Formats: sequence, C-alpha cells, structure tokens
Amino acid sequence: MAVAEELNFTRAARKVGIGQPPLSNQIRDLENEIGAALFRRLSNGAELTEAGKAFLPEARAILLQAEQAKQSAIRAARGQSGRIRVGYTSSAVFNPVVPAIVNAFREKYAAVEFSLEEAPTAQLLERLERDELDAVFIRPGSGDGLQVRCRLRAEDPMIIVLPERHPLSEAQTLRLDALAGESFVLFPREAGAGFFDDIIAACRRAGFEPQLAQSAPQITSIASFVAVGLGVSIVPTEMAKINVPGVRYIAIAGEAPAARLALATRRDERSSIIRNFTAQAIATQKSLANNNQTAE
Amino acid sequence: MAVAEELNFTRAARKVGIGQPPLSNQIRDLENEIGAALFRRLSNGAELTEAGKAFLPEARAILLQAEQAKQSAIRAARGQSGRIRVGYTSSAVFNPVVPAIVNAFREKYAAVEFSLEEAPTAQLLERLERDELDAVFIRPGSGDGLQVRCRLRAEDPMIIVLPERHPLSEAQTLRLDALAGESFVLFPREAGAGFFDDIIAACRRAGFEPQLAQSAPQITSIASFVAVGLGVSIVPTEMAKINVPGVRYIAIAGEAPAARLALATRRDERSSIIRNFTAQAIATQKSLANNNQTAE
DNA sequence: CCATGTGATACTTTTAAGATATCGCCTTCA
DNA sequence: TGAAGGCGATATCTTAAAAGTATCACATGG
Repeated sequence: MAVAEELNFTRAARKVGIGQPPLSNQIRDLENEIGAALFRRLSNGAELTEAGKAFLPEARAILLQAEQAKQSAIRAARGQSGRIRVGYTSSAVFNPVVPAIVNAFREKYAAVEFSLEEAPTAQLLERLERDELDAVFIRPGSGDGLQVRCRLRAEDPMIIVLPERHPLSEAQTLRLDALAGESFVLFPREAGAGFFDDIIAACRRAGFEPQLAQSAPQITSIASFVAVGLGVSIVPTEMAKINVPGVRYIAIAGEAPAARLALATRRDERSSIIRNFTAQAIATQKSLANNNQTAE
Repeated sequence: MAVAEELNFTRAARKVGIGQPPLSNQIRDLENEIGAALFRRLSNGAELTEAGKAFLPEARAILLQAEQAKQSAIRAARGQSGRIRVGYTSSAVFNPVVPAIVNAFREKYAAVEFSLEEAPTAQLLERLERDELDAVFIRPGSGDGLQVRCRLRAEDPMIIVLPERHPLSEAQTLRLDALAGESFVLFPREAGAGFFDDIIAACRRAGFEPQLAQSAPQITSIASFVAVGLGVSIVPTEMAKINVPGVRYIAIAGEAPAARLALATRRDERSSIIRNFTAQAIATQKSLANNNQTAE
C-alpha cells in the first residue's frame, strides 16, 4: 500500500507486480475499513487526501516495524537479546570509568551484541542522531544538540607533566599559573576538541594564555614529547599511571582543571538495552567512586 | 499471531475463530520466513522460544501501530489534525469577528497546527493561489481573482472622528457630506488598500472628494492625529472603543459607509481542515451577531 | 494400557486475491 | 472539434492461498 505514493495507480500496480484493478480494489477496501478516502482520483492520476498524507508515514512505519520484529526474533534466536553500538571520543578512555562501564555491561549482558567505535565528539553526536550509534561517551562542548540526553557526568582531574630537568620538577604541587611562560605540548584539536578546549579554558581561568609549541600526534604521546624537553603539559591524572621515563607528574594546587565527560543517548530512546546500558554506567560510576574512597 | 501467547495452539485457534491446523500452518510459514522457531512444541502445549519472546512485543506493537495509522487517517479526514495557514490584512482585526473566529477555531481544533500572517490584501490573494496560505481575511476590492471563493462577508460600519475643539464636535449624528470641506487624516494606501478605497468611495457617494491632508503611519494612530488637530477622519466603529483624549466619535447619519470584510479560500479547496475553518467562521459570526442583538 | 490432549500431516473446500477485458471520463493534440 | 491515449472503475473469470475435515503420531496420566 505504501507504494501508491507513485501517484499513479497503474504504475504503482506494475511496481508491486500486480494489475491495476486488484490494486484499485485493495485501496477501495482499505478506504472502506478506515472510513475515509485516502486518494483523490483525478482525471490524470491520483493525489493524497489529508487522510492519505497522514496515513502514508504510519504505513511506512508499520513495514519498518515488521522488519524490525523479524530482525529482533533472529537476533534472539542466535542467543543475542539485542545489540548496542557504543561510540567514544578518544580521550574518554583516560577516565577509568569508561572501560569499567563497558566491561561491566559486557559481562552482565553477555548476550547483547556489542560494538565499539572511536570518533571525535561532533561526529559521535551526528551519528547518534542518525541512529548509527546508540550511546556515546563524549567531551561535552557548547552546542551539543537538543536531540540527545546526557545521562552520566564525570570529570577527569588533570595533572601537570614536566621534564625531569625542569627547575620546578621537584615541587610537590604547583599552581597552574606557574606554567604561564612555558611552551605547552598539546595534541591536534581535531583529536579531541572538547578536551582541548577544556585545557585551554583552565589556563585562561588561571590567568594566562598557554603558548602552544610542538603538537603531539596523540594524547598518549604527550608525555614522551615532554620527556625530550619539547615543553610542559597538563594531562588527565590517569595518565600518570603510564610510566614514562624522564618526566615528573605534579599535582595541581588551587583550582584543578578537569575535562568533563558525558554519556549521551537519543532523547527519545525507548530500547531497554540502551536503558540498561545507561543504568549500568551510573551504577559502575558509583561503585568506582566508593572504591576510591575506601582505598584512600 | 499475537494470540498464540495462549500457549496452546488449539485454544488459540479457537480464540481467533479458525481451526488448529490452519494456525499451525500459519506459524510454520511465519517461522520459515523468519528463519527461526518461535515456539517450542511440547507434549502438553507450547512455549515461546527466545526468538518468540522477542517477537511477541514487536508483533503487538505492529497491531497497535496499525490501529494508530487508521486513527490518524480518520482524524486527518475530519480535519482534526493537520495544518492551516491563515492570512489577514492589517485592518481586518478591527472587526472583532476576526479574532473571535481565530480563537474559536484554535480552541475547538487545538490539534491543528495554526499559523497566522499579516500582509496586504493583494499579496494575501497571490499567496493563497500559490498555496502558501489556506484562508485569508481580506478587504475585497474590484478584481479579486476568480480562483478564490469568499465564504464570509461582513461589514465594519464606520464612525466620524473629530477633534474636541471642532465646531461640529457636539453633534449627535452627522451626515457624511458635513465633512466635505475638511482635511482628512487617513493612512498610507499600502497599509490597507481595500479599506482605503472603501473610505474614499463612501465620500464620493456622499457627493464630495475628500481632501487628504496628513497621513497617519497606521490606522490605529489616526485618532491621535485627529486629536492634535491635523484634520478629521472616519474609522471603523470598533476603534471608538479605544479611548483617545481630545477626540469625539460621532455616528454617521444617512448612508453609513462600511468597509467590507471577506474570508477567501481557494475555489477548489477540498481540505476538511479549511472547510472546518470556514464553517467555524460563519458560526462565530452568527453567534456574535446574536449576542450583539440581545445585548442592545 | 488405554483415554485424553497435544501439534503435525494429508486432503478437500472455500474464499479471497489476481488476471483479463471493457467501460466511462477527462485531457490533449491534430 | 473530434479522435487518441491515459486514467481509474467495474464486471467476470481464474487461480492460489487460506480455512476446514479427518486422521496420525506422540506424549502423559489415571
């Protein structure tokens, strides 16, 4: 029936592989059942009535839903009670909550088909709205679309990285503005725009404009660049666990800048799988926070 | 199919009013199409497989959506949902029937998306024919296209406005030709050509050519211009309700000029939404007329 | 061990969907 | 203006899919 959008009964009938009279009958029967005309018959074809215009997208939705029903049955038969496609921006993995969430979910819902992809925040949001991803870990920026809902918020505290030979490298803590005159080793803004902007903003709040020197290809290689004396930097505290010879990590005194992290899903999401994922995310974050408290 | 939740083929078949063998066949065919078993056949009945469990809610959703599709088509056919784009010429709002119609329609058909635009009569008619507007309140002039149909006709009676200091300002009523030698305060013809022409025509019928003096920027500011002595004018009776100090409103004796008002739609209009709008317009006009009669 | 209830199978009947031929209507182009 | 061609509606016939009937095979439970 969704084929009569052709606006010509004869051609539409040919398209579905039946004759024109049976199609006319089908439409007549359908109109009788509904109790309203869907098409206005003209001398040179047909056009949709208001009712037809309203009915067409619904009809399409039904066909789509039928296909989904079939697919979900097939997946269930394979022992997979569903699928979730998770995206993350590269810097998100520095917050240990992200891998923890993913592991916890995969363990708890082993039957769910799980796919994971890395892309910049902006692209993640785009793909989320295009229904190509279901949940994305992002660095929230200014204009995150209204179509998404952020269900988890966390912050990655940062830490200063200095070369061993640096005059300040023996300090226990440093205020951020101690780095005012230094050259900064950062990463290409495209590799993590939200994260990048958070760092710059933190420096500005500390009262100086960071001087960007050499750019490291990835966030993980910043420490190596610092080690060979290309400048100083600030990185997520988590990265201090990676032992890079030739650098010193120094806690930040005063206002500690932090990179914000969020888990975004579609605002109108109804799938229970995805809801389970966000619930798992929140639970994992809480349990991780508790562990840290007790460990310290 | 959503009936096999009964967990017993025989009873389920009875429930849908067919025999057990046909139901078995239907389910076998469906399972073949999906490529997975939906039921596990037991000696004493049947139970849902994982695939079946996943399929059942989807199947229910399809039936629900089919019903929704039907309902939304019916609503659209009744004109209870959809969109209507209404235009009006600026002076139309002086006739209280226009806002009354709009309010009554929006209240009665709250689900209909309603847009309202102001433009000169000529432009309204043009946009009506180009299918950019659906119904327009206009001041009908000479050559209103043949493609439109006027479904409502009303008249705005007019009233004379004089400055308080004017020698005639104490009169109870005045014939229009008493203003023959006066300077008239009107408005730019572009602000309401049909209305403007109605005023000029009324003067000519009264036997004189009005002398146009200062032009007020809008119709509503005519009274203020009159108050400061820039001339006399005639305005819709409705405007006498706006209390402007320094003016006197005086009823017109003899042939009272009136600005004509019409509601135009496309001649070949079929949309029930728009028909509902014109019907509501006529009804509102009637009820308003009755209220006035009883009130006086 | 047989009565009972389950779904599957084989076959017939019925119904509804599709094919064919034709009609009436309107547009269009000569 | 009038014949041709394209449109959907209608009538009738044909066919294929759904439903009905009878029966089977297999469990279970008294």
